[in-house]
Amino acid sequence: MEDQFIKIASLIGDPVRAIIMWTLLDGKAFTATELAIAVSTSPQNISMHLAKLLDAGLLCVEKQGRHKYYRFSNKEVAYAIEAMASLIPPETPQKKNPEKHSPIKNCRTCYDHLAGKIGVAVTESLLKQNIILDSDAKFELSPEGVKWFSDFGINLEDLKKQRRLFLKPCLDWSERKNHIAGSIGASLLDKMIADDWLRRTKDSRAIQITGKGEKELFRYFKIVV
Amino acid sequence: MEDQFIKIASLIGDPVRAIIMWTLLDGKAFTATELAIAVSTSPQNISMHLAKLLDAGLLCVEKQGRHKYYRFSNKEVAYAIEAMASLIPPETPQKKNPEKHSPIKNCRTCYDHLAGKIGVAVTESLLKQNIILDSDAKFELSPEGVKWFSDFGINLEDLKKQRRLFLKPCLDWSERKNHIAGSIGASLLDKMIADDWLRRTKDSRAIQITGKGEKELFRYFKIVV
DNA sequence: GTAATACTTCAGTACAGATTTAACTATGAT
DNA sequence: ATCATAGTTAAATCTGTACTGAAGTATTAC
Repeated sequence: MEDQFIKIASLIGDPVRAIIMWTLLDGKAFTATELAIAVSTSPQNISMHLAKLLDAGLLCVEKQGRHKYYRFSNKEVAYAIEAMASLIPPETPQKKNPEKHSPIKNCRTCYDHLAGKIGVAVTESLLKQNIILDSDAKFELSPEGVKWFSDFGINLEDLKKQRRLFLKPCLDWSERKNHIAGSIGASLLDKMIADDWLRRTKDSRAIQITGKGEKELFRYFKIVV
Repeated sequence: MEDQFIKIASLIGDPVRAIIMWTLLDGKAFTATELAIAVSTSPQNISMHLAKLLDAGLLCVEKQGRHKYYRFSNKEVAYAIEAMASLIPPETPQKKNPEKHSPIKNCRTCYDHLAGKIGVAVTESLLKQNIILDSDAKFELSPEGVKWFSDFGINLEDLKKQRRLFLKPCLDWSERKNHIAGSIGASLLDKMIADDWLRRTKDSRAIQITGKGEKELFRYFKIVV
């Protein structure tokens, strides 16, 4: 079993493959070429690395014409990468450009639920409005919360049918605060994109907030972007 | 930030260091020499590797005379390693000796709470006896449960004072089933060791079940060892 | 049809970083 | 005081594996 673990660890341990995993963290699928650019290496090289990750079952691939789209093969992979990222020392000894933080930090998707600054802020607001309750480090939905989500246009009954966790906290490593994950977190993100509050950018590492989103985020959550 | 992630990933990605982390998974502290033996490499080499892990903050060390005891510096490290271990493909295409499974598989400590076959079985029994309740993929303690734990000799009030999570499920990768983690899980393990149901073995990768433990595990949980 | 794009395969090379050899310090045992 | 054990440090060597270059297939565009 040890050797199996070594195999996984050294797979992720290579610099090129580490960046591949890091890049795939937002849950979107990338083509081989896109990944080659993200990692700044040659197509041959990325091909070799992707083959290894594929072989180990960490990634899966979907062929579309002459393109191949790579993504994590399951949630566990994303969680493992997040867990490793959480080990990055919290120091942050004041970068040169303290305010030139990339949009990623503002609003990234943590696999498929809402994360980053916005995710944390939304969660805090939901807590403050007693829509969700924080009981002993786990989240619960309040009776008012049920009504709120229905008003917001999210059907909780549909969500409950999904096998995945309904409502769970998730420690976001870039903010070091809890935000909601699970199907509710994912559906919030979906709804915000559907209503054009947020847009995925082309290269998809980050999420942009639209003008409408800016207003609505303040209206619903008192978040100032 | 990427470079920080690469650093962590390639630290864990080296075969020797991967086994070190794997070995430390049971939460016990090991000396440098013990680790050198576990990894089967030279003292000089293990010293170099431990220095790197220490420098990155993944491990911490406690000096006792001429010995140095190494352990994970925090829970996050253990969780990250567990998360990586969960990526080991589940295949298990029928080993040669199907029943010669090592004691580790029977009963290992998952950082410091009870895991492995016994941990899962205990959890199932607690659920069946309605001592803990499984509500929407999170565990809750029932009123009867409060009494049960007090009868069992575990003071829940003391546990609640600890900052760490009181009761939470934890997917054990070797069994692929939920078992209880958090302070209750840890205290169950402590109690069982204190009452000599279980004993840590010398090299501590596994836990042995005593004769007494065998009887009591059946009496309390209907577990046949 | 031809050209261009997306990706793969294979053999040869290079190099970072692990390991070894050797000499060192510090604590504990007799 | 002497020896053994636990661990460290430094320079020399060795090696696995990533990378390069060259040549291939498959799909789309024109």
